[in-house]
Amino acid sequence: MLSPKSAYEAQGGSPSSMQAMTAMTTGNSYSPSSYTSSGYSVTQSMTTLGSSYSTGMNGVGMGTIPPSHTSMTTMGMNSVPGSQLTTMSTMGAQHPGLANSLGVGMAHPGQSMSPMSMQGSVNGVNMNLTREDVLNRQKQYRRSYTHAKPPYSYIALITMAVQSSPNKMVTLSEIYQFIMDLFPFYRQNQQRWQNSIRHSLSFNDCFVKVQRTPDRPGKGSYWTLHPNAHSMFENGCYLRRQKRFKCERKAALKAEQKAENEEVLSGAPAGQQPPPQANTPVHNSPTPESTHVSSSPMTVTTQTPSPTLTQLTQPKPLAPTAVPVQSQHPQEQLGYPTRPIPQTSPMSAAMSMYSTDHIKTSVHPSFHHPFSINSIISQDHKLTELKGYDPMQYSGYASMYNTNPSVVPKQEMETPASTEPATGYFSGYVPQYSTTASTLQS
DNA sequence: TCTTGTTTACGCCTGA
DNA sequence: TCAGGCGTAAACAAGA
Repeated sequence: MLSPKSAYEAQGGSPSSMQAMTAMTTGNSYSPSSYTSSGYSVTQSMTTLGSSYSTGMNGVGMGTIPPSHTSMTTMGMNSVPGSQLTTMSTMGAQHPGLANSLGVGMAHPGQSMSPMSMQGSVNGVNMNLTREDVLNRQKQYRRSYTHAKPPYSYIALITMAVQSSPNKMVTLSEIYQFIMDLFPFYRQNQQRWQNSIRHSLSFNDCFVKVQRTPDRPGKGSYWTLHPNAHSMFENGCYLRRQKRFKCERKAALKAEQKAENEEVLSGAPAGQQPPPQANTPVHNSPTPESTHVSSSPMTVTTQTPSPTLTQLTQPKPLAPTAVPVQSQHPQEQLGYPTRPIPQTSPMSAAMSMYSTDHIKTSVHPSFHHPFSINSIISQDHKLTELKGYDPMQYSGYASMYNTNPSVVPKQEMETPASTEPATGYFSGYVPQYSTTASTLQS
């Protein structure tokens, strides 16, 4: 039986190709033996490198790829014990933001993602498959494309949901829906994981609750990411985090309040110990000023330091300095400046959402973790860079979903963008905000 | 009543 | 071995 975290799946590109893949994970042990593939008979091997990216693979996570073998769009999916495996391509997620932007098999409306659709013309490459080949692969497809647990933590899933939202904030129900759309695994046992989602939202400082506006009535609040929480997933890897995000101020206030409570209970003077200070995780850049979401929904007041816990966690009447920010980016609502980022397409916008390459990359500036969206999408390009392969010839799913040359490795993305309009399957998705996670790191 | 949100507790896993 | 991240369960409160 496979351990829940051991099975891993990758999706092959060219149906007729066999390939070996050396993938890396950070802190996740996907044993080679359980690292399987589906969709087609793709032979793979996987090397778990832990956090040491020192294999001379340029951080791409692609190892030996024999000539004539296609590139691969990788999306890790855990298995559940005794379960079969699945790939993203079967999930039929139609979330306009993330799902499509992932380029991992999200069927564009109207386009089938059956193996048949992978035949014939992938970026103009004629697969020349016989009917028998197609039928065999369809059988294999049906056998192996099932619903396995993704390797992403709930925090990661929530983060994805938030990031995929045009407004960068989502309701709880939207988070549920996003996850279920994207990962069929979560269409089962909803009570279990949804409880965990709620727990994650409340427990983790990286998620900030935003009150609704009167003009947007409904149940529940919106949730967004803490402005300093965008670097939780190092190297853009949405697997297990290296460090948990903690809001220092909030933690300090909690500690303070706890001390006060203890004081009340014990009668001893409190505050004899300094509140937790700023040497908490490196993710947390010092917050210049406190912020809190006003009770006047979608408004934020910025304040000078020393907020109380209540100020951080509870609504407050609109301060004179508060400005309505209803149409602003949530990060701006939280008092953090944002700046527009040149984006050439919705795809690149989505990519940049998931890119955490702005985070210090201890390995190489161009490093993309194989579990990062960038790596998932741009492995074809990486291959081209590394091996001199022709991406048009060895294109994987990533290239199937985007014909825009702006979908390029990060270092290219960060260059001033052209004004070329979005093309391909993503042209219908226009993020409301051009600000991305990377812009929030100041 | 159901959903949303908070909190606590516990166990497993992983890396230091 | 230990600390921390994570998943899960459960109890409870508040609001629609």
